[in-house]
Amino acid sequence: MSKPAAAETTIAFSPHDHSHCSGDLLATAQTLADARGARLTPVRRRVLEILLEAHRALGAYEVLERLAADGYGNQPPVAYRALDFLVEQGLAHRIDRLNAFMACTHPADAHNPVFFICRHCHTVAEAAGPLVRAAVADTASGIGFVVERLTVEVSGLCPACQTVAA
Amino acid sequence: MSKPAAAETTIAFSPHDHSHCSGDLLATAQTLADARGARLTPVRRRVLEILLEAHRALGAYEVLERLAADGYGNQPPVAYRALDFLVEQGLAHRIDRLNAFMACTHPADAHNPVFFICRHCHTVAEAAGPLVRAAVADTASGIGFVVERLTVEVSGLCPACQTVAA
DNA sequence: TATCGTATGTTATAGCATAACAGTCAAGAA
DNA sequence: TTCTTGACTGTTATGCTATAACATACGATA
Repeated sequence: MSKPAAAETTIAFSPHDHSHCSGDLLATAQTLADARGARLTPVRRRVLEILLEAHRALGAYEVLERLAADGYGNQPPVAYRALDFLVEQGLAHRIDRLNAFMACTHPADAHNPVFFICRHCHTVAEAAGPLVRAAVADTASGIGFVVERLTVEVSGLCPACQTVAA
Repeated sequence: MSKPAAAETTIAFSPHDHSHCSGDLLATAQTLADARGARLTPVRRRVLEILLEAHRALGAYEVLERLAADGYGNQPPVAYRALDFLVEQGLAHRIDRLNAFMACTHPADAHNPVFFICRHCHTVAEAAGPLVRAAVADTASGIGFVVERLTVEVSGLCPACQTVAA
């Protein structure tokens, strides 16, 4: 009854009901946080909303602007602390290539996702990529390296931008 | 007659004759640059030497300090321009996770290598990781994404540090 | 109510990166 | 030779990213 997994994990590159992104994921985030005894406070919740609304990767200072506009503190640590919390809880991800953050699109799953970054429209899609993790694990065990964190960031062109961009 | 590929690609985690790293790789770099009509000028060559000598990832400002000590310009663009050149030529890599740069250990090969970063000793090993690239290509083609660049950075513990570190 | 831990707010500063312009120099054209 | 051009290097100035350190607020609990 469900779509193929690949399509679900790359919802960002497909048309979809945007309001569901925010609403459902916010509710899921609250549930997850409660279950873990982590506190999804107003600032933290608002930062997650901001990321969900943006629907792309945002720099910490972009988040901060929006926070400040809502009456929260307007100094960098306010944004960074909330973002760090969300990343620790797996509710958001940091994209190293972009020095930016985005909401996680499937926070309930354990993951080290693969990010596909379109250089034309700047949309970032998150995919589960179990094959990639397995391949890394394989290479790592070959050299006796113990993997703790894994960053996989792919840049290129998303389907929609291939006809438009160079 | 040669060692297994895995061992060669992770020379950084094994004892080895350090002077060869610099000498051989500098010569290779010169050859490659000549063949491409790219100019390995004194500053650029010195930056590559600095990276080879450090044998770890260096921040641009660390490179700059050493350059300045040798009488080259001591403003950031001097270091960044040389580093950018080396990265473009495949003679060095940028490690996004660390905001740092390191010499490429096998510049003659085409690659989007996998980096293994030890959180304890900060050594960075570069591995070819063809399986990882294949897995990413597979995931990408499943969603119609055209891959242009690929960043794979793994952090954890290298063999030597597993007994020492937590 | 006193204390403690967690979270937020604020100040100040550190670290990373680049735009814009000026000067140098070698190679080829006039 | 002289001029022009293009690539490289040097310098100034600035902007973006991130965190240390300290102050304040507030709820939970002893």
